[in-house]
Amino acid sequence: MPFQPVSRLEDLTLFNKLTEEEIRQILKTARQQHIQAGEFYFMQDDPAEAFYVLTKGKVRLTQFTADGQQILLRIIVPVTPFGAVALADHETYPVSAQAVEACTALVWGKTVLSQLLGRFPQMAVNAVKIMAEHVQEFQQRFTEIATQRVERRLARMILRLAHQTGVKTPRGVEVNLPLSRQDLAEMVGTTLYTVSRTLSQWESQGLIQAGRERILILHPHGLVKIAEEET
Amino acid sequence: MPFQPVSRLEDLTLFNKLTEEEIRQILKTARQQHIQAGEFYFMQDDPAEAFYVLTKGKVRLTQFTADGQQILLRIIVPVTPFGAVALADHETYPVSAQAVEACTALVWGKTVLSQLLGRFPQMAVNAVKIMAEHVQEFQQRFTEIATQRVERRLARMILRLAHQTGVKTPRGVEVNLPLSRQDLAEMVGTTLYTVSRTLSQWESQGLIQAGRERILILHPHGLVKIAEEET
DNA sequence: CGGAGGTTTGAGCTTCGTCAAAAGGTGTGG
DNA sequence: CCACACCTTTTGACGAAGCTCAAACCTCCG
Repeated sequence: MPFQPVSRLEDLTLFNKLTEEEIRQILKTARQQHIQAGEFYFMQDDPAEAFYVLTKGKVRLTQFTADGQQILLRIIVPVTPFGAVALADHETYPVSAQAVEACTALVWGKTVLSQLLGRFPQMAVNAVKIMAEHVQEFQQRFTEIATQRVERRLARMILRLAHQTGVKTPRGVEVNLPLSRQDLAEMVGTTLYTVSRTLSQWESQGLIQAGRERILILHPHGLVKIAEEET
Repeated sequence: MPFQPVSRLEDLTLFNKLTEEEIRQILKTARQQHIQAGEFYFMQDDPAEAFYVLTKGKVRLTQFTADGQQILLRIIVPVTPFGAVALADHETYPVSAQAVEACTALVWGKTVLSQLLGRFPQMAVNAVKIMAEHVQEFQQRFTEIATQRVERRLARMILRLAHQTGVKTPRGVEVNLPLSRQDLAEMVGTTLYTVSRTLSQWESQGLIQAGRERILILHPHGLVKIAEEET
């Protein structure tokens, strides 16, 4: 699955086929940037000046439409790169990156990046791979949203989030993110009302237990069935 | 706008900042591949073995869902690269590429590609840029489909197609593609019935003239208004 | 305790998908 | 050149999914 966060910096796709020593050199050129909950690493349509790797906290990537609607494209958790678009020249960020809690990220500015790419061409190849995964993910999500019902899309999203940030508890897997119904709605392209109704229904079926900004998956297999069942 | 086809090979993003001489060398390493209408350059989930640049004909990029539904992601016209995912290692094609008419494409196989990337690191940087544009396009289309009505999505798509392949005629701009209602439906994520109804409505308003696998835009401004109007 | 923000639920309605049937075009073989 | 088959398109009727709006409820926190 694309965008699986990794636990060690060295495992990032970006560092594929580089030696420990090379990676150390690259990491040395980064600076650290801390921001508070609610602040932005960058805003949509800003010129893409830097590439980030989140090492602590949680970041929301959102996109606004011309008519003011918003959708939540992704939640970034450590250790995951974001703002990879800065690896290409003269682009602007297609999304905004907002911290949902206090965050720390490694940052490489544009000029440093182009030096690094010159010195370690393998990094550019790795970047292509990262971007290729992004393309695949969004093509697939596009196809999903174009062809599938809300219930299934929601089930898939919750499973995806559980996979990404799920924490095992005695009673089931808890999605470890402060996600409101509104957030979930923006992720699957629906309204908070439909999300609420769907979760209530699942709760009455014993599949999950939903609370305020909290979801506990009691019966993952049931969700998988909804996510994949024919019809 | 991303994915604008270019008229000369040298203008491809892939060849940015390379000299004429370098480009000539790169082109020399390509082979040509002709295929007939209906045949495939590659199928979804095949290992990504080659990168293509279409020089003649038209190619459909489609994606199938697990439950057999299909969506049409893009129509490729000359001169446009496709299968860029092969520039990254060990990927599979996320889409199928089928010729809608007799086609010619330049082809670079995987091994040749990795040699080229080693010799011309700038190519990898350019590839990142291409992929970044793809990501942006699909993020945006994802947002569109998640937040907007069919009518607006259809208007946008037709304008996009007109921009890409439109031909001026005395009476208006003709979309120069053999696109059935079904094809259009698959591109915007709806059904052929809804497309037909919408086009009929536009025709009665004098915005377009629709025929069998043919659309003539009489009043582009009207479509733009539908594509962008608030509400 | 009170307020703010998150959540649930209901009622009504719009949009769009589904199914069916008929009409219009296009190409082929006699 | 006509007849026929086949495909695309149109249109209607119906129903379901999901959106909108409103109101009440819950939960957290100062």
